[in-house]
Amino acid sequence: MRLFHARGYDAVGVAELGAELGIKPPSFYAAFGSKAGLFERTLRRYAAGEANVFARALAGGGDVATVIGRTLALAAELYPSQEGTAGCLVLDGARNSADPEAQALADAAKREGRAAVRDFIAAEAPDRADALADLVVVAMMGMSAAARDGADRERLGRVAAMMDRAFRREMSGA
Amino acid sequence: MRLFHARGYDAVGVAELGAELGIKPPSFYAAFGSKAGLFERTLRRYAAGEANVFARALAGGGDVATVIGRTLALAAELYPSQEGTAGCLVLDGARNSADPEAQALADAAKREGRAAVRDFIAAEAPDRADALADLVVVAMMGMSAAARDGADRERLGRVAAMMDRAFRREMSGA
DNA sequence: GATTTTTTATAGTGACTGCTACAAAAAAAT
DNA sequence: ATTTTTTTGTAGCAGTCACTATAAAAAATC
Repeated sequence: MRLFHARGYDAVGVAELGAELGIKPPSFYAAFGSKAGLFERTLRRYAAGEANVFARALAGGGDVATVIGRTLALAAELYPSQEGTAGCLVLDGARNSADPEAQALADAAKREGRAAVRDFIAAEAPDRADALADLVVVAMMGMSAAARDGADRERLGRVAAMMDRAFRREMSGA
Repeated sequence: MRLFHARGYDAVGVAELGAELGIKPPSFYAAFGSKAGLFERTLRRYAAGEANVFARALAGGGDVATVIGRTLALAAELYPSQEGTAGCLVLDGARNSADPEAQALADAAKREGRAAVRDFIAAEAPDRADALADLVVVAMMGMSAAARDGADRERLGRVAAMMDRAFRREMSGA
């Protein structure tokens, strides 16, 4: 997970993954079936853990604006580089990958995440849920990309706060 | 340019680039020196043309908020997929690349673009130029990523309008 | 028209890619 | 303790990567 997250799907080889896991290629394929098979498991583990900032924000309770604001703040905390990994594995792990399978897996995970946000927003703003979800997703993708380009916690936190205010404004009025 | 833009730096081979240009490898290397050499020229040409949405918005005149709003609107028009290319070549062309040279070239182009936006904003809001530039850059990166994931002009346009309102709000007050 | 210079195509460099055949070693079952 | 099954390491599969040595063709010069 650390390797995929740090360098992206294509840039990490099976030999290196095996070396990190302490196994040789045949054991790797016996365990995971393929490189994409490990990536699928990696994405699942990633989305089931603390990296799922929306799920964590949701657990804190509150109305839609509160949860979304918390989601953005958590992303700003999580995304900056830590031990080489930066940004969101789901959003950027298979970006520019030449492997259609890896792209499809990441795409499915992204759709799942966006659907969760959209459905949650729909409870309070059913007719604007799609547009508001797009705002959140674009903000998260932008923050993930910025983190991968070196943005630190301070800068991302400021952006997250501005995005939070933007969301509240769009949510409440206009 | 089209190939790099559509699939990213690493996913395009020199052989394919040569085939598209109608030349064979030796001529390719005589002309560009290396794959990264062509990428550098590609980035320059890209940033010098209509893809530089900030330069185009700037040419239209107006105050900071007007120009930034126009920049975002132009990005929403340009980024959706056209003949396989989507998003911004500078922002996403070398994302997850394993080639340090390609990364450095794209990084330099990104820094240049951000500096132009930052300096322009600084004329009206010198003490908040960095934070506001981050907001714009994150919005652009997010829109580019969303476009690469299939977002169309309508969805990106809505996001651009919301980002524009967010920028005006942050610019003018509080 | 002969010679020199430039450009190009053929072919292949070593190093990598994801993945696997085979056989040796370890574990489990009889 | 012997046999069977599972797991593992060695080695290498065909393919692709960016890149280049060599030699033939084309262009330019004299």
